[in-house]
Amino acid sequence: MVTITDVAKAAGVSVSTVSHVVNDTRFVKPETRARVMAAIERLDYTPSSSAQSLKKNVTHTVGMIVTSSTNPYFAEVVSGVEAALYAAGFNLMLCNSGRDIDRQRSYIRTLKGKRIDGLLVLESVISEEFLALLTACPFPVVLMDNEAPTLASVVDDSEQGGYLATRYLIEQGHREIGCITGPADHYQSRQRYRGFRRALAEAGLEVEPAWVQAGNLEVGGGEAAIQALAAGPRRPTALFAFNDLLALGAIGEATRRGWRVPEALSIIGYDDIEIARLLSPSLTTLRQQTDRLCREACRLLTAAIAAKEPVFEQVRIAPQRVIRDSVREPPTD
Amino acid sequence: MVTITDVAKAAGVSVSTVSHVVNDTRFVKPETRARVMAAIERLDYTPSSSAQSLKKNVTHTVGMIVTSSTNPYFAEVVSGVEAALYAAGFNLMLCNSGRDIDRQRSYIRTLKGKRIDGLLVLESVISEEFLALLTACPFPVVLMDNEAPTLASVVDDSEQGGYLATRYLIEQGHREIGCITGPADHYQSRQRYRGFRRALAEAGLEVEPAWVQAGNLEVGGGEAAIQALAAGPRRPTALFAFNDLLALGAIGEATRRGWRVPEALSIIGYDDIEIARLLSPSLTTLRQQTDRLCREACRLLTAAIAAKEPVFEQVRIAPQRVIRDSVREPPTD
DNA sequence: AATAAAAACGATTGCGCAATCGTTTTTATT
DNA sequence: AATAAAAACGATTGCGCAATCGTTTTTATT
Repeated sequence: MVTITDVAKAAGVSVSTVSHVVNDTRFVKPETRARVMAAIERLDYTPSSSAQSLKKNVTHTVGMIVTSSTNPYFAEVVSGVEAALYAAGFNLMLCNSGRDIDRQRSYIRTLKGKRIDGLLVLESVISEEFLALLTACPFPVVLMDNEAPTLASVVDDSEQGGYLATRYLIEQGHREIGCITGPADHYQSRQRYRGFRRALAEAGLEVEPAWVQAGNLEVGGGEAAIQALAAGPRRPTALFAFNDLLALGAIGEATRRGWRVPEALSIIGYDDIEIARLLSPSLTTLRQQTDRLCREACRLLTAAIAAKEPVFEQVRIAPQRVIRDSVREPPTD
Repeated sequence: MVTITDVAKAAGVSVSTVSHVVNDTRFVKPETRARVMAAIERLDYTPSSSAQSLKKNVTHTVGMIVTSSTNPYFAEVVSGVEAALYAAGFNLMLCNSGRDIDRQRSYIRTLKGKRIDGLLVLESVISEEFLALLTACPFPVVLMDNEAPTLASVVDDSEQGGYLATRYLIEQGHREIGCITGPADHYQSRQRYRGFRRALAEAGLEVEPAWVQAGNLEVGGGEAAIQALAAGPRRPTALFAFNDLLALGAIGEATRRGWRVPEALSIIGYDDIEIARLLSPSLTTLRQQTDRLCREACRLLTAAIAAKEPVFEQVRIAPQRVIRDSVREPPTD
C-alpha cells in the first residue's frame, strides 16, 4: 500500500507537509500543495484509518448488534441507522447475534478491540449477562426497541400503542376482545399488554384469560392462536395481534376456517410492515415511526460520542394508527 | 484505554511477554503466563485492532456494498453473509449505496482507508464508473447477484431459472404466455428474459410483445402490468413475473378485476420470499438458494484473502422450482 | 545592506502492538 | 565446581500517521 512517506518522496516534501495538506491543518504554499495533491492522485494514496485511529483515538465506526437483520422490521431499522450514520460521518459494523449469548459476548469483545466509537443494540430480549456486558462498555451504548435502567434507549411507546390499538377496537363497538401476545420475555410485548389492559380497564371490560394467546411474533404463532381460540367455547369478536406477522397468520388461519375477517372477526396488528397494506383484507395496524426511531438513536449516540460522555437519556416515540380494512364493528347476531 | 504496557507493568514483565502470552507465539513459563493472564483479566485488557492491523496489515474486516438492505431478498443475503463471515472470523462493514454513484465512490474510498481485507457487492445495476472503481480496488472483490467480465461473481443462474419457470407453464399446457420483466438495466432480469425466450422457442411458441410488460420489480409494477394486459385485446393464460413482489401485485390486481388466479390466469414468480407461501393462492415460484449464494461468495472471498490474490472465478447457482397453487392448466373455453 | 518578522516547511516523537534480536537465568553434564 | 546447552524473558524496532517543536527561507522595515 502507498504510505504517506511514498507521497512525500514523490512530491519532494516532508511527511509533515503531506499530512498537513491531507488534513488541512496548517498553511501550505499553493504550489507545494498542488505538487502534493498531484502525487496523491498519481499514487492513489488513501490514508490508513488504522494509523489514524491509533493516533487520534477515534474510529468513526459504530457497531450495531441485532438479533437478526432478516426480520423485516429489523432490516428497516438497520437500513435507517446506516443512513443516519452515513450522514453523520460514521461507518456501521453489523453484528447479528442470533439471540446467542456466546455471539453477543464475542461481538462485544471484538468491537471493544476495534475501538468503535459507539454501539447500538437492537434486541427484543436482553439477558442479565448481556446487560452487564453492555453496561461495562467503554463507549456510549444506545438500546433500540428495548429499555434498561442503566442504559440510554430509544423505543416505540408500545404501552401507548397497545392502548391505542385496543381502544380503537373498543371504539368500533367491540366488547369481547382477545389478543395474541409475544413471548413473555419480549420487552415491547409486555408493554403492549400493559396498554391492552389499561384500555380494557378504562372501558370497564375484563380481560378474558382464554382469549389471551401467547404467540411467537411470527406467522405460525398467529395460526396457532386462531386454532386455540376456535377450539374454545366462546370466541372474541376482535383480536389485537402484537405484531403484523401474527396478524397475518391469524387472518390466514381464520379465513381457512371460514371465520371471516373482518365480518366475523376484527384483527388489528402492530408494526405496519410493508405487506400490511397488501393483504386481503388490508391490515389495520399501529405504525412504528421507524425513521424517527433510527434518527433519534443515532442522534443520541453521536452526541455522546462528540461529548465524550456516556448517555442515559430514554426516548419514547409515539406510534400511529393506520386504519385499513381488517377491523369493523362486531357482528350483530 | 488499557494498553499492553499497562498489563506488562501490572504483571511485572515486559511487553514482549504480554504479547507472546496474548498471541501464544512463544513459550512462557506457566507461572508467568498466569500472572499475565490475571493482569489482563483484572485490567480488562483488549488489544487494539488498529495497532494490530498497522503491524500485521490485515483487518479481519470485509466490506459489503448493497443497494438497500431493506429489500427482503437483500436483507436475507446480508444476514447470510454476516453469518458466513462470522464463522470465518471476519467482521462486516455494511454500506448501503442507494444506487447512488456518489455514495458508492465515497464508500469505496472509506473502505480503502479502513484497509478492509475484501469486498462483497450486491447491486442489481453496476454502472461503468462503479465497475471501474471496483476493478481498481487493492483487495479482492466478489459480486453477488451480478456479473462483470473483470470481477469474480456468485449469481443465481437466472437464465436457467427463467427457462425453468417458463417451461413449467408450458408443461401445464399453456401456450399463451406473457411476462412481467424488471428494468432493462437489471442484470438478472435480462437473464430471466433470455431463459423465457429459450423456453418458448424450444416449444415452438412466439413471444407476443404485448404480453411482455416492463415492471419495476415491486408490487406496483405487478399491478400496472395487469392493468395494461387487461386493457389489451387478447390476454395470456399464464404470466411469468420476474420476482415475487411483481407476482404479488399482479395477483392482487387480477383478483380485484375478477380475473381469478389460478383459474383464469396462472402466475409464477421468482425468489421465493418468505410471504410467497402465505398468499392466497400461495405462490408457485423459483427459489434462489440464498444460503448457498452467501456461503459461496464468502468462500471465494476468504480464499482469495488467505491466498493474498485477487479472484476471478464466476459461480452460478441453480434455482429450484417451488410448486404451490398459483399455476394450473389453462382454462378450457 | 542589516535586522526583524512572517511565512513555509522539516525532523521527530509517540500512538499500541508484533516480532526480531539479544541477554539473562536455569538446568544438565562432566 | 566449571562448562555447555537449554529455557525464559527483555529491549528495541517499525508499521503509518498527526502533531509538536524546531529550522530555514522569504518578505517587510529601516
